[in-house]
Amino acid sequence: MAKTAGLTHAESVRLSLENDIFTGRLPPGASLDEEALARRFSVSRTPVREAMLQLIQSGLVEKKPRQGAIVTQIDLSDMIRLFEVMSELEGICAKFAARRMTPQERQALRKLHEQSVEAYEAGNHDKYYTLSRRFHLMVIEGTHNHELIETTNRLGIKLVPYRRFQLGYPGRSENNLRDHEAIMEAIVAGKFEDAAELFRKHTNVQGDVLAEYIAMGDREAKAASAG
Amino acid sequence: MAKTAGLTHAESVRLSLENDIFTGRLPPGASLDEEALARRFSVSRTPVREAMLQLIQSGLVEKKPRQGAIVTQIDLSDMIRLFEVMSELEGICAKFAARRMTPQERQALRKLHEQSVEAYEAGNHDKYYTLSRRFHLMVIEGTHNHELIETTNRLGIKLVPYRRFQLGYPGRSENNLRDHEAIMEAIVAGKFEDAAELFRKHTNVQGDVLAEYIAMGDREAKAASAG
DNA sequence: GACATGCTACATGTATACAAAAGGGAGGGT
DNA sequence: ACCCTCCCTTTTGTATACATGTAGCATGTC
Repeated sequence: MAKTAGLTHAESVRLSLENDIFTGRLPPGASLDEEALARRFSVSRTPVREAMLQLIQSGLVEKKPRQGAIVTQIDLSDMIRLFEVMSELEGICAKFAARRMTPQERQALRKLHEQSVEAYEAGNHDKYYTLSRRFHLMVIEGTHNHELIETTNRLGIKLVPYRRFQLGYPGRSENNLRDHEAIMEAIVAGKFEDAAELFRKHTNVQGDVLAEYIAMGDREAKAASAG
Repeated sequence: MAKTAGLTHAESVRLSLENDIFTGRLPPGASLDEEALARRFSVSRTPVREAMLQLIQSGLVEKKPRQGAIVTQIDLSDMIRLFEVMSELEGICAKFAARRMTPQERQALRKLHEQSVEAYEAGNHDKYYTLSRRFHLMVIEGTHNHELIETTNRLGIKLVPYRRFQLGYPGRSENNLRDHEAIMEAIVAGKFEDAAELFRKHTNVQGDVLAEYIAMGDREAKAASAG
């Protein structure tokens, strides 16, 4: 909640809201009232409005015609489509990363992977999760293509509010780790075609896991509204 | 220039500016002053500001720290990177389109292509260009994946201000037409792998043409600043 | 003459007040 | 009893006035 390190009010409001959405403090579907937010942050509607506009453009928030805005809800078919694109994009990223990463970057990727193995073996799930995410980011940035990085991340942030539900799926971590290992080796070795295909499939599976979760939620929602 | 068909001022300002940028009336590098724009559209700074924010997020406009904003300039390396991503994305689009287009959509794609052949043979370059662009859009939308469509188009609009320079390159249209023909046949036949590869290469070549143009401009700019 | 310091002017960001459109409810009419 | 209309309320968008910080310039001092 603490902010203002040379940021404008609009920026700090946006960052704060983004954070609330990412952490689930503002869950999908939560409504956002301009005035309420203005009060909460002790600013006027102007910077709140500006922040909301940006959140809307980023896709994290949707504007409902006459009832304020709400945190974007992703249903099953949206989720499937999102991962359809995401897996292709990350595949492409892996391809370029395998071609372009500097030797230092390749080494760093290996190191990062080794750290996640350690975290996994130590049973430190939170740390493992964090490192695993960072692995993806490192590959994305390894493309050395700003447009690709931005495009991929823009999609990625839409998924953040949902990612935490990936945790705790039994057996996921093992498979995840194996995937990363293979991807890392392919990238380090410069086998760009392998890297692309491995990463694409890897992200696809991740998507399936999340889709399963969402499908579960959808069923529950349907049951609730039917009851 | 006149609008307001139920649009807010912010929206019509944004649309107007977008249009000016697309058509080259506001060329890359042109500076945009909030107050001047407010006067031009007879509105206050507030909606102009809102419009600018959106243009900045879309990447069409860049904010220069203390000298207003300018229409984004794309240099050679940016252009290369943009097309690197664009060709991959359009390749993916072709893949999904080849799998998912309805029979009606496939037929429409063939028809569209035939129309561009006609326009080409009639020597109607403007029409040919328009139809050729529409061909791309039809493939993109044929994916039936909103996220992919949006992602691809978001990149695409950054290129719009530059596309008109593709015109008038001798021999481009023939090759272009041949490419489209092959892509169309692959998509209609559902040969998704072929479609993907053909479209990817096609867009890559388009990028090379544009990159050549930009490189030319860069050289001139360098010569001018050196002289 | 050069550097530092303060002033000016502008760009940027913010607050507040105002206007307009849209929905819902209440009251009246059929 | 039901519907229609009008008004009121709430939300959204806009204008305007104000605050703030920075850059460039000028002025003064060393």
